[in-house]
Amino acid sequence: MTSTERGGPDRPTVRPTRQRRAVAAALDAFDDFRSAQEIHDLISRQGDSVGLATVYRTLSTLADAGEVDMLRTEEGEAIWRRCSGTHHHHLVCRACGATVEVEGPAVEQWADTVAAEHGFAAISHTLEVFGTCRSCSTR
Amino acid sequence: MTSTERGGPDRPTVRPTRQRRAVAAALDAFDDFRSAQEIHDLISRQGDSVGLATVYRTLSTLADAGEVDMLRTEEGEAIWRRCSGTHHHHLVCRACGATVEVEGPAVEQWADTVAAEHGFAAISHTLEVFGTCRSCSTR
DNA sequence: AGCGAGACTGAGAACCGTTGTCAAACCGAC
DNA sequence: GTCGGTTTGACAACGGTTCTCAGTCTCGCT
Ligand SMILES: [Zn+2]
Ligand SMILES: [Zn+2]
Ligand SMILES: [Zn+2]
Ligand SMILES: [Zn+2]
Repeated sequence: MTSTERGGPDRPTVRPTRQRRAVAAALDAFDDFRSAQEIHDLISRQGDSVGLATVYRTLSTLADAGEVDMLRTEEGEAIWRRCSGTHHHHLVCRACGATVEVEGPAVEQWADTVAAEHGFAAISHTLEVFGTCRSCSTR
Repeated sequence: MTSTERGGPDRPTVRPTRQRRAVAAALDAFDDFRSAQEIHDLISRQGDSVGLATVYRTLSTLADAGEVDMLRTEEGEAIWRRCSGTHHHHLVCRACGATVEVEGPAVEQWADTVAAEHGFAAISHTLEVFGTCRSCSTR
């Protein structure tokens, strides 16, 4: 037995490295969804140096842990954002990217109901709302 | 004036070619969402020969015309399906891909309301529900 | 402090879905 | 049949993402 963990399954340890801190800080600096490339650029501009592959690896890990949300642009590019841990959806400005987390109990129920009506089980869903935010509309 | 169309703006003509018919037929043969590659493969298997680039071009045209829906897999790959012309969403089986078109007036309204509350205009939204269909659940 | 096992990283290649290029083929109107 | 514009296909190019793997770093242990 080489692991120092007792009991439970052999989950690999996750170490707090300079690179992971840099990615976390970049995520905190942004308020909206950003591509891995943009996050990588911000880190570089601040003098730090983190490989792009490491940015991807870190984002994936964080997404798996539920600490960031990942979604896809219309063009298929992955974009990430630090989000709250509870289930929510997004209201995103097409022009400036401003993002608001929103909840929709009615939608959650609708999804469950319509799925059950058709005999579907183990339901999950994706829902994003796009629009033009106030300041972008009046500009 | 070289166009035979009278009046209106000079929209380019769209010709019914063998290739476009083949893509349309392949779409009809499928009941669920498929990638361009899969559609191309089906056409090939049936003896027809249509370039992959042409499949992409045709699918894009059909999508612009609202005759097919395009959405993205979790991995970012584009998949297409011939769908009804009215606004709807999808209930998709994770295991077999079986797809049901569903409507959700309550959801449409929720999206408009929550967007208005936050001052967003020109709203659009994406919503897909994933699950395991009856026959896949009992298998 | 020194060590060892294993986690982590970076540079670049590889991957893969998608789009661009452009000469040849095609279609339809005349 | 002729002519201009449309469409096509083979292939290159592109862009985001993942893989590779040798070198580096962490951390528990002594
Ligand atoms: Zn979120
Ligand atoms: Zn939800
Ligand atoms: Zn549809
Ligand atoms: Zn809708």
